[in-house]
Amino acid sequence: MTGTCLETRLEALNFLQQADYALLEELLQRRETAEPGELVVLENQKLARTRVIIDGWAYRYRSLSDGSRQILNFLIPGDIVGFFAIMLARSDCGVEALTKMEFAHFPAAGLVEALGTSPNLILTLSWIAGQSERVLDEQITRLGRRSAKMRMAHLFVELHLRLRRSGFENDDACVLPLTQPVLADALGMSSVHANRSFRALVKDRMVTRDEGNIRLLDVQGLARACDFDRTYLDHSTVPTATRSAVRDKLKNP
Amino acid sequence: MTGTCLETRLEALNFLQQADYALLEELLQRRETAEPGELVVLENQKLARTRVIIDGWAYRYRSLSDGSRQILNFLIPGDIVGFFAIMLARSDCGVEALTKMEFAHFPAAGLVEALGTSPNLILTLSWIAGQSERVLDEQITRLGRRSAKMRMAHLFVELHLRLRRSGFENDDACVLPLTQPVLADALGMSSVHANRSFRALVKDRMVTRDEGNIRLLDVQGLARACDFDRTYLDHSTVPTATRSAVRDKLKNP
DNA sequence: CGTCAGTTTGAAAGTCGTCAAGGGCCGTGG
DNA sequence: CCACGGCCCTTGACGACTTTCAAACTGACG
Repeated sequence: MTGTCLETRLEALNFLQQADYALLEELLQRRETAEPGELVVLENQKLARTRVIIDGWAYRYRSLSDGSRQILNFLIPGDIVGFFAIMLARSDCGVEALTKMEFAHFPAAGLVEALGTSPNLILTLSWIAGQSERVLDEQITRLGRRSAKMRMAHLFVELHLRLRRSGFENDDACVLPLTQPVLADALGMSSVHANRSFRALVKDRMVTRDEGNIRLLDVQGLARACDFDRTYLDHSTVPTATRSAVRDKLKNP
Repeated sequence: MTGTCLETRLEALNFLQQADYALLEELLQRRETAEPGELVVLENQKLARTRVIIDGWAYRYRSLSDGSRQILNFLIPGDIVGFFAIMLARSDCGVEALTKMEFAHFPAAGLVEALGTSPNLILTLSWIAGQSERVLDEQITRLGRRSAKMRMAHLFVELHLRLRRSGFENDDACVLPLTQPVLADALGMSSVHANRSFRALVKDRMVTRDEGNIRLLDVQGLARACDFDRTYLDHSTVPTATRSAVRDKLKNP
């Protein structure tokens, strides 16, 4: 029962064997926690390791020289941070905890080891990494081609669906621990304008504030309002070509 | 002498052995070409394979339901497209050739095979994949936190440095086969505004038009104008932890 | 009870998109 | 050879969207 959310995602793929899960569990043994606002990874930090979010929210961000910053993406339970970090000498973006959180971490050696032991596991983790690249693609599209209000609605729907993908039930997947300044930094707008956009969504009865969180009241409506196309989040099967290549490989190692 | 640009990048890492390069060469044997404007990968295409750009430019893009589109990033010689594609059932972004181009491609089986044969190679290719994720991060930052003129200057500098990283000499790295509508779709602005921003840079004697291409006249000046921080493009060493993990692994397989 | 971070709103200013129109270049077809 | 269409480049005017500045309100916390 380690990293339940990550397992939830992996099980949806229906690709791993029992042994792979055992290996994964071993990789995820070393745990750490962080408090809200804590910097989990510093910008320009030397140390390179991979982390898996067990519980809580964080975000990756990059600071600019003028003092502003851009939030690149949000990290929720089941997400992997810095899967490639083992090959990069230093991180050039920071990770900050948004809530109290728990995460697992393992050093480069663990991954290199796993590379030989379980190609399956590596393939699957890179599947997860591929999913998060899609999320980056969509963040680019949001910032480049949508109005402020639609950007916000779109982000809300994405987070809701990602939470459900990680195993959160409908209602839990409607509570987002985000403040308006954080939304502003993620959506590329001023915090004043984030407020105006948010107010507009409140007026439409799509969302509401709830004890310092944002609660989604009408996900369907939000999705309609921003013309949400969820295909970029739906990747729950492995192409048969890959599946058979792996099967052949396992037979004749 | 296959995929020279990719090799140029890999050699900078100083990590691969002779055998790895041989395996890479084998992977890159199957070649294909494309004409300007040709769709190399269709959106929602089923087929999943990995491609390596040998020569020419392309871009990844996503279409929106309102008919507009967002260019996610540009692909230049030495770049890898869809490294994770083998684990995703379908592509949800398209790839269009910008110039005449040549690329290598290999199916899932090739990668799965290589996974067992040369962990080194896989690590290194994922290093490349990590580099392109940084480029996505920076695209997000450009779109979210920079003005139109600075976005354009910043993209120009990035492309220049990436070209040099792929082995292009100073002068060749200053010619970009981009039209203003393409720039507009990449930088999240209207093509009218792309023109105005471009004109402003021309007036500053930073760039000029040259036979349908854009020529950079003063890369230093562009970098200064947009406060370019190149650390996100500089990752030419492997952390010692990873290096020693791999060495140990090779000793005791 | 004061501080601090987040929220909210108005007004003024700036950036950027849309609409409209004209110019140049090039390949196709008459 | 020339006319035509298509694509890109260019510019002005107007309006929409967004930022900035300023000010006030709220709730959590020490």
